[in-house]
Amino acid sequence: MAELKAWQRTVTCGALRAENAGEEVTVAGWAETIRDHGGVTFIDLRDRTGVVQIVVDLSRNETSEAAHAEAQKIRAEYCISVRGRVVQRIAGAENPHLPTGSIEVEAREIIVHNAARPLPFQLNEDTVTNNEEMRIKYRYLDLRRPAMYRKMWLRHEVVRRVRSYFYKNDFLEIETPMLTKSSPEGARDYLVPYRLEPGLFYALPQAPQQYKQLLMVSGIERYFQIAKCFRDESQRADRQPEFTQIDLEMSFVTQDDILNMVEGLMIEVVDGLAEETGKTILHKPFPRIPYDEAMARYGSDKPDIRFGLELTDCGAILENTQFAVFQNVLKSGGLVKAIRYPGGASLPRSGMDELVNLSREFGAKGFAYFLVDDGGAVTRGPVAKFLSDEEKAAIVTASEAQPGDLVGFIADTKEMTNKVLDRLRRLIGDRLGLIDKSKLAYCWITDFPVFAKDEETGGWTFEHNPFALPQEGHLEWIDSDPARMRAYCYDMVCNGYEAASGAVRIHKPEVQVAIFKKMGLTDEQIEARFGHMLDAFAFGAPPHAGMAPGLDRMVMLLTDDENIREVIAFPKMGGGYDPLMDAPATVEQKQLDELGLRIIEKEPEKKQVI
RNA sequence: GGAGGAGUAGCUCAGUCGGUUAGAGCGCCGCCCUGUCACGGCGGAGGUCGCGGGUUCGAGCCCCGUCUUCUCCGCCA
Repeated sequence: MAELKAWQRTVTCGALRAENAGEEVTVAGWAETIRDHGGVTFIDLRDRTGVVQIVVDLSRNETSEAAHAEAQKIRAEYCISVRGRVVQRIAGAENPHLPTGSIEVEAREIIVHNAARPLPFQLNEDTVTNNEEMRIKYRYLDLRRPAMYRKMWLRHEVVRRVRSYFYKNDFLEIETPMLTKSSPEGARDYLVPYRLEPGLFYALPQAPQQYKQLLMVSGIERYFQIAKCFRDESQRADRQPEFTQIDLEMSFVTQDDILNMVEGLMIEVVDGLAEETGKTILHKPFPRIPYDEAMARYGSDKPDIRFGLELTDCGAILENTQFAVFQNVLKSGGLVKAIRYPGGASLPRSGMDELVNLSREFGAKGFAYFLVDDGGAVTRGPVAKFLSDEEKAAIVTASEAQPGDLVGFIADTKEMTNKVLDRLRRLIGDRLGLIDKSKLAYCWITDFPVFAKDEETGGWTFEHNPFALPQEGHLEWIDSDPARMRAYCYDMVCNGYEAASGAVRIHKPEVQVAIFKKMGLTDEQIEARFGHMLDAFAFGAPPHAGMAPGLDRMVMLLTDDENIREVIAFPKMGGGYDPLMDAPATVEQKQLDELGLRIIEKEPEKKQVI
């Protein structure tokens, strides 16, 4: 340990400047590059604060023979310490690209703490072009890149500011269990077998939802937690099997109180880091858009409002249209909606065909369109001849289409029309460069429906979550018109991502039971799954509401990444595989025996005989 | 579960119409080099073209199957 102490660094690499010239220092870090000129050797030494140039020069400096010999051995990513003097670089040898570029450290002594094998990939290469499995398998190396360190630092800084905000606002930070109970709704659970009674299982929490509501019953009043959540569902670029939520809940508050509290949080954190991230918030206060309006204007409940290109519902205009395709869709309760493609009239034929093909790929039956001529009239495009002049003029006006624009139509079921136009809208916005990447366009989507039709069973399921409080008076419609019911339920959306989700909760047992029953649960099922919640509500549960912004996506937006794995220290790959730890993995037979588990081998897939 | 892209040297990639010994850059190894900072120069090693089968005189390239991976759809209270 004496040696370790003797070689302890006195200063960080990135901190050295011209005014440090003459100082005796010890620096420590990793050799980033080595440039050996025979007589003189330069080593770029990197620690987390930056890079400083080490000069090993036997003839001119105080470099010891031993140090010179040691320097010959050093290769990329060796971990070393260097003792020496900070000196001004000789004239003309300064490096203006380096903050420490005006000085260098003349090495008197060097110690190699640890050699490094040749690396599986080079750290100075662009991270995104590297094989991701390799990056994750050797994540400890990948994280040595300054760009990755910066992401970890930024994430830390977000968390620090989140905590500071909630402490300031009198929230209590409380942890909730990781070993809990499976709830059959929602996502697939990760299960943990219970040793003492084989056949019983814990589940890892999909969210601390029930616990935080119980904390409100406990009178905590203001709770938050940086909470790990687990969902065994298919992966996406913005999803991981385990992820982190900024979970909060408050008692005796209204929906507005929660929205304002979270909006304040986002503004404080994002604005506070604006200098670091280059990201600014586009709209303050965040626009509040009711769900129905969001679906009408954008075809999505998570619209990217960094750009316009809002959709136009042509139902009223085409009420008496002679065009059979549109007529039939409207008669059968579907939607005909239009989107303008600015300048789209000058697309090559192949570009227009592509829109048709994409629409089909997205699930629509087709993509009809017409082109707006220079004079504003509509004479070209496949549907131009099927629509009357009045209809075309009204659509041009309603969609605010300009001469030279293409106006496209999707006519399908309500769901399909919106889904396809949402994707086309984002595609066109991206292609035309309408998106300002430096902006974070937050908005609130409010007034979600309570129920959604379950396509599989034909029954009713919850649109958002089963604990959301129906709005005042809406419970009356639970039998007559459940689709009409709206909840005090809200999402925070940013740049087309769902950034947070929450609701005013039901705190009366009888209301909760009514909702569960509408979802088709029997008394027995309700008791078994949610008996503890209903019990708790029966002991003076306060009105309460909450929300849960996703931390990973938030950081991802701040670092300008399109992949959540970039901002997670040790992420998993698709399928939940972790190549670093090689998890999941088999366990000892003894462990299985203890748990009373027997593995049933997967049946081999039926091979096709040629 | 489905669709599409990718898989060639340690890494990033090229490889034409199916044709001789599969290439480049970086990295690695050796030698040289006193002011570089993507140092430079000379030389060298390094390949189960993901895997299995097929077509063919001949397959990195064509066909079938399969695995891995990325993106998307389904899924994600």
